[in-house]
Amino acid sequence: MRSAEGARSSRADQADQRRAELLDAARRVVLERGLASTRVADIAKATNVSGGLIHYHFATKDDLITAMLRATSETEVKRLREIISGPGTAVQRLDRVLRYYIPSSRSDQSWILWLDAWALGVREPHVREILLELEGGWIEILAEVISEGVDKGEFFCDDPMGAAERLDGMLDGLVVRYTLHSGAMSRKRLLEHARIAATHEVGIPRSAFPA
Amino acid sequence: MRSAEGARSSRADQADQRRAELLDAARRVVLERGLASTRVADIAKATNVSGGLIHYHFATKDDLITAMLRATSETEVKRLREIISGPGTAVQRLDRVLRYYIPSSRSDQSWILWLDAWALGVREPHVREILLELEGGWIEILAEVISEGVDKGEFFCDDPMGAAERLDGMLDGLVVRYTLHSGAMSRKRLLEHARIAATHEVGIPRSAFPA
DNA sequence: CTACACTGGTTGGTTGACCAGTCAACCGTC
DNA sequence: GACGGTTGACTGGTCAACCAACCAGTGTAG
Repeated sequence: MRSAEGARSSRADQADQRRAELLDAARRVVLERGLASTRVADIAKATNVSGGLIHYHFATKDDLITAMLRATSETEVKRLREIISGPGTAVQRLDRVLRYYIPSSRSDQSWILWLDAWALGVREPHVREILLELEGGWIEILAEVISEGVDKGEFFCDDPMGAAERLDGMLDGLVVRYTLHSGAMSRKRLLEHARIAATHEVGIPRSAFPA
Repeated sequence: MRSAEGARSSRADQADQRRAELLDAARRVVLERGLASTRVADIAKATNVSGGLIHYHFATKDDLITAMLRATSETEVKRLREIISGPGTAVQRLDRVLRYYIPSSRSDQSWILWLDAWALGVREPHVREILLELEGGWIEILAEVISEGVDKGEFFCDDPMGAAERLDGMLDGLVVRYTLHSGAMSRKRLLEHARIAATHEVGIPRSAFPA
């Protein structure tokens, strides 16, 4: 094995760390410059590392971008799971999920990444697969929360999966609008839309949600 | 003016026609290859025309792409207006609008253009403006149809604009999902989602829509 | 504990492909 | 013969990917 397990930094650890560092830098650079105009050199620069090193850890630029998208997607779904695993009624849980969709502020541009990824996914099956998993994760979690509410007698809904698909779709669409034309819709209005649609879907009055 | 008005083809007409032809070719090529990997030369080739001619009619590639998006968007909204101007009840009109959102078949890839445009719009204010107008057009028309239904006593809705925004958002989101992962949702299910959400929004039973 | 070979990570310069936009010359029509 | 439309070769620049060389640790044998 290895001399003194644990906190020691082996070569493999170093490589993993660098890999993670590159993925992180890639995400930052892509968010800032857009996928189309992100160069390998930009990511290298953002990591204070040579261009060649990128190709040492990732065979091609595509590999790097794909790995970055996959890592981001997985983190996203994991965080979402944590969020619904907390305490509270089904309404509270649902509200937390809705809030997690929505960018936390004007400066939160994280959705830009997925706009780029959607366009890329049209041509790249690998990317499309990642997007399918991400979207599937969202929908699954929404459906779980709704089903739970139905079981507890809080919600009324005879097709939680369908309701989840509609809610997920609406949130995607509205967030695109919010991200692209922030002047056309305030964050407050976006959240209100989400809550209204949710009340329609789970058969409860709007007042069941917090103001 | 011009010698012999009407069907005669003057130089100006010829230029306009070529311009339109180039815009059309640009749309076809972008749909096929994606915005990111569309070269000016590709559009030239698709029109059987030299590369230089493109730059005679459009100063830059950006000009060409922007003009193409604007033309496509305007045509889209115009067609939508025609569609709701026809005869029928408010439910029928609303159903026609919902159907117009949805790609007519698996091979109808027209939405790909807007996925590309969303990604581009993040960085390009000109493009963003076009998208805002397009989306605004859709929402406005939905709101009109809903308001009309309310006036006639067919619908019940105290915020037609809000309902229109939610419906538009949901359709955008679901169509993205349908376009990207056609395996994950059939066209039939997509239309059913649209109708269910619509019934929620305008306060009518699902049976008011055709099967 | 030391000398040495080896491996993995890293560098920075290079290469070959690609592409938007320019330009000088050409053609047809009024 | 002037002008609008058109050509296609050319340029300047950009970028992904490759590569030769370098260096810091690690394991091994004396």
